[in-house]
Amino acid sequence: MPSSTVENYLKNILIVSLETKSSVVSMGKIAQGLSVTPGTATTMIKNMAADGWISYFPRKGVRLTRKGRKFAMSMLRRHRLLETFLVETLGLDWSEIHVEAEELEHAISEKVLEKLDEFLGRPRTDPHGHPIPTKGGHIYRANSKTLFLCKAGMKVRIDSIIDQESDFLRFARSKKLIPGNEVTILSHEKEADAIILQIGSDNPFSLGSRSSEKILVSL
Amino acid sequence: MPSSTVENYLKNILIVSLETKSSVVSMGKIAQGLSVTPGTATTMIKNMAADGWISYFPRKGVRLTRKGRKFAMSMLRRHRLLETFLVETLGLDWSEIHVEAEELEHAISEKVLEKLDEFLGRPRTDPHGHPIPTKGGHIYRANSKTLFLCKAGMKVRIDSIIDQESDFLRFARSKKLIPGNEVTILSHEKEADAIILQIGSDNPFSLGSRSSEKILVSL
DNA sequence: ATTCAAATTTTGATTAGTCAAAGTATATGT
DNA sequence: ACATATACTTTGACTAATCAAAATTTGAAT
Ligand SMILES: [Mn+2]
Ligand SMILES: [Mn+2]
Ligand SMILES: [Mn+2]
Ligand SMILES: [Mn+2]
Repeated sequence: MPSSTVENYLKNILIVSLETKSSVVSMGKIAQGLSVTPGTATTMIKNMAADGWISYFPRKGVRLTRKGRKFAMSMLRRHRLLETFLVETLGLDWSEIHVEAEELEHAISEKVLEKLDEFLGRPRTDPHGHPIPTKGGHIYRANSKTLFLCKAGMKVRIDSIIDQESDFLRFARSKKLIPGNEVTILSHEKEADAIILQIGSDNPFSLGSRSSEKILVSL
Repeated sequence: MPSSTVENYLKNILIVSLETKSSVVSMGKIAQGLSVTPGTATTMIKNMAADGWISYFPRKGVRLTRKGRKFAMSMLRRHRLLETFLVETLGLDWSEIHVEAEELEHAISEKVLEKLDEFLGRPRTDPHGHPIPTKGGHIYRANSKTLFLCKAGMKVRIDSIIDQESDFLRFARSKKLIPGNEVTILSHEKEADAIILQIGSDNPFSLGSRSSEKILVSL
């Protein structure tokens, strides 16, 4: 069994490769994602390659092996089921659950996880709108686009929030930028680096590119 | 914040000092309880003393400081609330929860624990009958005696099961040796090293000293 | 008082994970 | 083709936790 450090590396590599839609993940992304120095990442990666979790292509990056991908999927499943539990059952706010799940994911066994999944009624997405991998390691891939790509006049549905920062999540909630809600794009001037949007009959408001790239939508 | 290793040492020292009713715990007990070599225990203990968790009396033993006792109580609280959750909410068997809680106790935050306590309705004992310390660090101390000390003819109520071994817990359940149940001692011959007892109108059965010392009763 | 066994401590070594800083490779621009 | 900035790797050092084996202390028994 991998240490919780290895578990974090695996999950992070999987998330980056899902986000970027490329199976090879660079050392820089890994070091950044895990908040370690590049040298630390290189060392860890070499050990993980020796243990068969990943293929290591020096100076190119890293790819999950089948075994690595399977395990990483199970970590993602744990993380997202735990987040769902923390919100649905215990009533925590969606801005505080990420850090909690980041620890609990290493301590919960498959046995307990299965009971939890059953208790929660086999949810398919977590509170941020992210798909929860199945026990078999499958993940549903929505073809969402970032909100920043939407043109004026479009009406779209929010799929998920990428950013896990508490501050951004609290802001998003206050503006009703929540998975499931419908958004109308009132204007989008490329040069202004901002879009103006409206939810229901609420007051319209604007979002810069940085923020609007953190929100995935479809339709 | 202490590492999870230190958390385990603190909790173990507290449990032993509650069980033996003596505030000083020997090195041997610590090493044994944590399944490490005596040398390892000595090294850890010296570091923990330097950090103010315990007072270390070389070749005598160790006593929790106020800070150490407070923290150890919070660990015991976490452990027992988690065990309760695993049985009450998720429906695991009482023979499998100890190992699970042993990991989860290090990953759950005070914030989540408080929500969990509320969700469970502030239980006062865990599934093995052990008292759950309050948030303030108080613990209810039953004046239970071990079942082996009971004389023939006595009728007592089971308070708790000390042993956390799966095999023993499954056996105990199968014999209805469960906290709350009433037991009648049919005979107790000291020399035979066994007592014969009966629960309700079930078939009587016998228990040796080893087993009957694992069960605490009162009344 | 002497001896001995048990408990405890000390010593030297190992592993996982980390950083800082120095060294190396590579893509890009001229 | 050359220079250089950027990304990456290597090296040397450190900490926490552990073990095996040797050394020490202590309480009891003779
Ligand atoms: Mn994590
Ligand atoms: Mn999430
Ligand atoms: Mn533990
Ligand atoms: Mn218990």
